[in-house]
Amino acid sequence: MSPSTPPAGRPLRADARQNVEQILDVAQEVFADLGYQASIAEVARRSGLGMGTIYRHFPNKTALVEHVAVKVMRESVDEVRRALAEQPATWAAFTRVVRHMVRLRSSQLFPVSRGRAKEPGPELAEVRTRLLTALEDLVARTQRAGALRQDVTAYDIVLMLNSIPPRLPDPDDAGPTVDLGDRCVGVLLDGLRAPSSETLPRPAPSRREIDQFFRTMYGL
Amino acid sequence: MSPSTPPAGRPLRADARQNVEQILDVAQEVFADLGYQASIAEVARRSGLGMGTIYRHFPNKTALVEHVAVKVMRESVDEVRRALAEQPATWAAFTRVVRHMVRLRSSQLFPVSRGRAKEPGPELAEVRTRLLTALEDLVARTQRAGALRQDVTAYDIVLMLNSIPPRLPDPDDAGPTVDLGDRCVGVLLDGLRAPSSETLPRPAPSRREIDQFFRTMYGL
Amino acid sequence: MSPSTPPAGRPLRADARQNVEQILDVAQEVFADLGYQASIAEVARRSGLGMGTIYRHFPNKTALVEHVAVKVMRESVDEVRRALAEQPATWAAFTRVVRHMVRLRSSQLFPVSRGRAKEPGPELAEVRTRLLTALEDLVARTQRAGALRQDVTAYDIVLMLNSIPPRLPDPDDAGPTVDLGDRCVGVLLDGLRAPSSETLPRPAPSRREIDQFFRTMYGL
Amino acid sequence: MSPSTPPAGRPLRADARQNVEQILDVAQEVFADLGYQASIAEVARRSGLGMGTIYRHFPNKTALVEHVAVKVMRESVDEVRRALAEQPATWAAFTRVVRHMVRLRSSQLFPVSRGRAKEPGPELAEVRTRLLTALEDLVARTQRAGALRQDVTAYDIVLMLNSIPPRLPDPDDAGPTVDLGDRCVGVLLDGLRAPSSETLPRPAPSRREIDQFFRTMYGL
DNA sequence: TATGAATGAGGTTTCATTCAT
DNA sequence: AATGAATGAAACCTCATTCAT
Repeated sequence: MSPSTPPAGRPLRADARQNVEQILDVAQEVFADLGYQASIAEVARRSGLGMGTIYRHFPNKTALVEHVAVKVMRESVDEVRRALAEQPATWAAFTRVVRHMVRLRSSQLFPVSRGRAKEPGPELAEVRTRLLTALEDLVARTQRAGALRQDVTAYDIVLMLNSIPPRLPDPDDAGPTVDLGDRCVGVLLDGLRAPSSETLPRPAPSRREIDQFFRTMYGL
Repeated sequence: MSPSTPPAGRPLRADARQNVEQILDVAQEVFADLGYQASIAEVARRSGLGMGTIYRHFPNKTALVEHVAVKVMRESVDEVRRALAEQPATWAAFTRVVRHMVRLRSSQLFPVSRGRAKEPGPELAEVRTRLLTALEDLVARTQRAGALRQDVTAYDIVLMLNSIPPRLPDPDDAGPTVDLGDRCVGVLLDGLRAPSSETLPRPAPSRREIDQFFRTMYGL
Repeated sequence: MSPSTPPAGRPLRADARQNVEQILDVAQEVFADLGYQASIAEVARRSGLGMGTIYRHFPNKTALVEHVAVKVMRESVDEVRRALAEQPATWAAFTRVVRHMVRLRSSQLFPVSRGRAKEPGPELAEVRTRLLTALEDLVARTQRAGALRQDVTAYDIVLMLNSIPPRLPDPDDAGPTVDLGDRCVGVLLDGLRAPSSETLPRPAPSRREIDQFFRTMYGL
Repeated sequence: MSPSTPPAGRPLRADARQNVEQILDVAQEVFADLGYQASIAEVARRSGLGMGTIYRHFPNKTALVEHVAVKVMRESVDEVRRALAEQPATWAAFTRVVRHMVRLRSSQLFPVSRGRAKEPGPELAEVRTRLLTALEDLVARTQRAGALRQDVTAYDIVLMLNSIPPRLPDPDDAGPTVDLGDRCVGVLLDGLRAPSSETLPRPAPSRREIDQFFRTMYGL
């Protein structure tokens, strides 16, 4: 009953696996363009597949959305991990990771929904945990190096990064897209850099609140 | 067909005007609770009015949404205007206005939609202009006072404020809500305070890009 | 959440109430003709109403089916009650009631479905109880009069009557229908008349088994 | 287009014939469990075969259903034939056959559908004829022996037997099933035994009406 | 030949909008 | 002028049937 199990049972036939990949890619694009309320039919149309094919691989729309989200988050996790492995614990390194994450999310914007959602499936909960853990590492060592203000946590960072406006489609519909988030990131980074002067109110968000945030803002 | 003409023609009767007010209030609350996809029927139910009454005053759902947006923005404009009139041009004054605006928007969060929207109606365009103008004043004089970094514009500020996570409904559904945005604001403010160290990329957003942002993020 | 509440809340407008009646009548006819798997669209078509109207009054198809079933059963209950009030406790009276009930059900045949159904709604459970109770009275007094074999219960009767083949639509589609059940009833009645010679196996069905029967045979 | 030709053309290879047998067995079980609306995919799953294999042997679902029906009826015919060959023309013999047929049908219950069906295929028509003929023999000789009431025909018997409630799946889903039909059969047999007292109305059903009955009740 | 992935028509359900009361 | 019932297009989802592997 878990809404997130397309690669269940035996391995898929080669062409079927390809279809799953394509469905996820197209769905990501469609949701980015039209939002979560885009119809499955639209995903089918753009991918050149029948709707039935999508439903064969994802039991319902929610599952598809979740899988797209998982996919996007996985890329972020990889990014942070890589940075942790390769970079020294400097401000520059922190900056680079943050910018990269934002760029990732920006161009792969996923659905914005609102409206009561169920508990997220286990896979989603898991990548989210992995992302938070990786960020905790990053935050901890950058703080240890004295470059990042002491009163923020990885949970704050996740929240802020997910609030950066995504890259917008060009009004003329085709052509390159407009990234209004870059400047926000700059300001945010300056705000995050030690030393700080504003005192941050209330305790840093809890995991429960992070989950609540995603559930409310993205329906995930 | 213009989607923004409820108080058109002659002035409304007293009770009719009251209805309009109430519809807007309830709609704001409903959209905040359930998001843009909340049904008109829900607005009717909560306001104790018939759906027909809502449609008498607003030609369609989009118009209703727009008017809620206008209402919320008007309150922001008033706030900024008041600050400009009463406060000296200090960092503290700037801070106070920003926090107030965020709190306004936070508790009156309006719909998040995505998906191609039409050109916004003239009223919406107009408050938006008024808000931007008021903020330009605020920004200019705070910068003149040397308290705000020089490389941001009112357009940047609007964008950043609209990217602060809104107050979330409590997971236990009733009771007080959770405000995760307060801490973000703190960081942002530190980032906005002069002197700055990050260099902001690309030119500040244009009015056209701001419109594009609202159209994409809120369908407005 | 109970799937059987169309007359909920305040009383309906006159025309709406009429529509509800008509929907039930038409649905009964449609299900009799085409079976439970008939589409709601078909009910809408035959009643000249939009599908939305049906869904306004019945939250889902199951609820509609249940209400048709309740309606049919109610008529049976009334019939038995009337007989109990007016008739003496003779074999002839018993016979008359049985024949009448069969004729009722025959011409108002309701859906035949199979397939796991949920617990029936409270209204359905209630008429069923009322029907069984009424039949218990009838059976008891006919047995006391020595006319009905002693080893059957009202539950046996319900089962048998509901197994009588319903009146069939004429193959030529229009014209009068064919009632193959009449003769079955004759034989059954002879079998029910005291004295008996076959010994009936196993205990009479329990209420639980009766419910199971309806759930399995009619999805109710 | 004839919907009943799986063993058409040359004789099947040994393994193919095995597949056909297995499909029929599984389908019978599935239809008994889930009703006619069970999906072909379910039959495929339970039989461990691909859906394509089923469609190779049966042109469509209707054909599969028909073949299951033919299979069940064939067993009934055999049963009656055996009884005719081995048993004397007594009431006890008649009783035994009837009970056996009911038990057969009960445990091998086939689909209950409703809804316009096409003319049954030739094979189905043929077993039905054979069953009716066999029953005619049985009825005739039991009547000649004076044990069975004179005013019923084999067609009546078929109808009555098919109106006995089938064995129901246990509500607790697994475990033994509940047979509510046994007691009905007892009553019916008493009703069929000579001498009778009820006068049966209308002429006994015609072959055409029997066919109509099956078409309507089982879609066959 | 057997498999199970793909298809798409059709069914259920929702909801913005219209309109009779 | 207000009400809320009716409408019907469009969304989600299922499954009989086809077809590439």
